[in-house]
Amino acid sequence: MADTSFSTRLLTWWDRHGRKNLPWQNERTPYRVWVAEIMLQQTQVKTVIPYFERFTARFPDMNTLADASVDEVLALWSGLGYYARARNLLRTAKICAEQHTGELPLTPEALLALPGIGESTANAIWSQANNHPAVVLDGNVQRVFARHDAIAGWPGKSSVRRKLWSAAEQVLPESRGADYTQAVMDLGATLCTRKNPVCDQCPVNSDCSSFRTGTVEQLPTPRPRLKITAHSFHVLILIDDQGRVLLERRPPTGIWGGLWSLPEHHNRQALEQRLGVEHDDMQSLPSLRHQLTHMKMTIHPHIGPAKPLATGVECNQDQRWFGPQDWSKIGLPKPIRQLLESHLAGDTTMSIRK
DNA sequence: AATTCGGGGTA
DNA sequence: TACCCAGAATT
Repeated sequence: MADTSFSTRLLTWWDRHGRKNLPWQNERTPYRVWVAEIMLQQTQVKTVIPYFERFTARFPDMNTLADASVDEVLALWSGLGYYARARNLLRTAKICAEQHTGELPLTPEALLALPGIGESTANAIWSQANNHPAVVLDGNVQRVFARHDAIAGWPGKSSVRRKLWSAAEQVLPESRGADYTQAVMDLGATLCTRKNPVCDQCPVNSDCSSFRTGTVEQLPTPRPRLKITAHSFHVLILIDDQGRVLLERRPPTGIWGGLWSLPEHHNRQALEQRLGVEHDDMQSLPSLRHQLTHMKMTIHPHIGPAKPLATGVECNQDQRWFGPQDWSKIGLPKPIRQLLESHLAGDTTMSIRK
């Protein structure tokens, strides 16, 4: 068997052991593959599945999605992270609805031109839609070829990424592009894993350089240490006489871009002054910590009544009152959603206002 | 070419 | 805790 090609051995293995019942596989339409590919960027399959089910149930096709509001799309994305993906998804849907009669354009170049679709994702969609082999280079595939061809260096570096792309390109099959894309990703996800890889079951171990030299566990090279910055800020939970909470829309760039969140500032006094509330009316809640990949934040919440008549707080496009029943309809940052739901589940009027 | 975007899975 | 996950856009 070792004299058959890499792709033949891989496909034979995949036919017997590959994953074939993932939600985006049983009805493998370009639309569903696209939604799945975007959700799966930097996000594990297990995490994505419930989000994918909810999202495609609400938006079963391109035109339905194109007509959605950004708030509803972000609501269904809430908790998944990397919210630019959701905004780009909606942008792409609108482009497809207006310029491509509600369909994804199925060429690599046209896909690459759409927001949120890079080289790897374009090829992943294209290969699965057209069954034409193409290089896909997600984290799984990077690991497979870093080991197979003993390519050292962190794959996040462009020089390393070019080598990996070339290695992947050289072993593409001539046919069965859709299955091959699944197969090479499945190999990385199920056998060629980061820790404890199952090399003795690997269909391509006979030509794997790092397996031969016993360096599988050393590759791929880990990313350089991130310096995790600490951020601390205050948020206000202002409740009006109807039990609604004041939320502000965050700017489209930066963390939690486009989501609704509580009024926030690193300086409590400045925050209270901006919102026009009395310091003594506010009751501090326990601080909560939220850890992200590149920062750890400490949130200091303060809760109290709003004074609609005395404050200059107006309702506008970026600042509105939302009741508990509205929170599921908008995108909220994970810790903010948890904060609201844990302290304000149900009726909020009685426990806060005196 | 390096940095910035979330949140969670896993050992 | 450390590291990574079906990466792309921005700086």
